[in-house]
Amino acid sequence: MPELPEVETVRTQLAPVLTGRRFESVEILDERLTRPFDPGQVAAQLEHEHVASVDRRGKYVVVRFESGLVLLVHLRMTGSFLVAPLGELPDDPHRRAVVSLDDGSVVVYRDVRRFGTWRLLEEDEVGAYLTARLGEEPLERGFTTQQLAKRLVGRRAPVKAALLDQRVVAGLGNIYADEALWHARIHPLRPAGSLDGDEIAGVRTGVRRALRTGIERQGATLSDYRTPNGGRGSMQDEFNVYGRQGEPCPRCGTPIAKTRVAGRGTSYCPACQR
DNA sequence: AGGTGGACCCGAACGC
DNA sequence: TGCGTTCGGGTCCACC
Repeated sequence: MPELPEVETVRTQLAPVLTGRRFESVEILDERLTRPFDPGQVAAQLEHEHVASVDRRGKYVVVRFESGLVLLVHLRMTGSFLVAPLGELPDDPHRRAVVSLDDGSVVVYRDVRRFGTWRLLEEDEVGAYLTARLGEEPLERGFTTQQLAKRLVGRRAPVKAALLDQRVVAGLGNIYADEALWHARIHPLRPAGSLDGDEIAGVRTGVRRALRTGIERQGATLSDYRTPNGGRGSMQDEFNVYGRQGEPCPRCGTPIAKTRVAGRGTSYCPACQR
């Protein structure tokens, strides 16, 4: 499941391939990808566009074109980009879009579960679209303890649920939320509004630490996920709690517990995280 | 208004 | 073996 570190890895690998290039032809093979907009129309709008930059905001890949058009790609659960090798593309039932560039290279988008989305916006719509959905970027200066405290105050939902709310902090998913709370030694079921200043500072630090480690490792590779360059991340080898139920906590040796928070599988150390 | 749970998908894992 | 069932996960939306 691509979260911020996985999306950042995609951005890093895609940027040098796309930046400065022109989209020569675009095929969209799944009408869900651009819903409710017509895939043929979106593909036609993308053709001949010059890529100005490839950015990231939260879990969105943001492709900006010279014309001012902006393509927001959300990979959801199983979306992935692949810089295709030269020659014929192999059969792939999960291929959802193909972009051919003016230098002859080809970028393929695939998505097994078809949750991912491509949303094409005008320049002046992007800010509002993203701020309606996303809070602070956790690795930037604006993500302060004070700012996070403001977002959590009065909330009775479990702190884990709050961290998964993209308007509280942008880019965390199930894996990094669990890892961040483990770093902070906070129980995932603690009501978000019950955390004191020190605890919120700890959550902030834990979030940043988990995400930075994830980016360094080029994200986690679960099942057959691949980065655009065909590589795999190694963050899965660094998990402290996620997917490790029954195994010893790396900090205290207590077996990692698993429960359900806000409908999601949640791993934590029952001894360190009170 | 904030919180919760279902829908959307489909492959993998599981149960019989 | 083969089949049916359950699970999971990000976001949106309906409902409480």
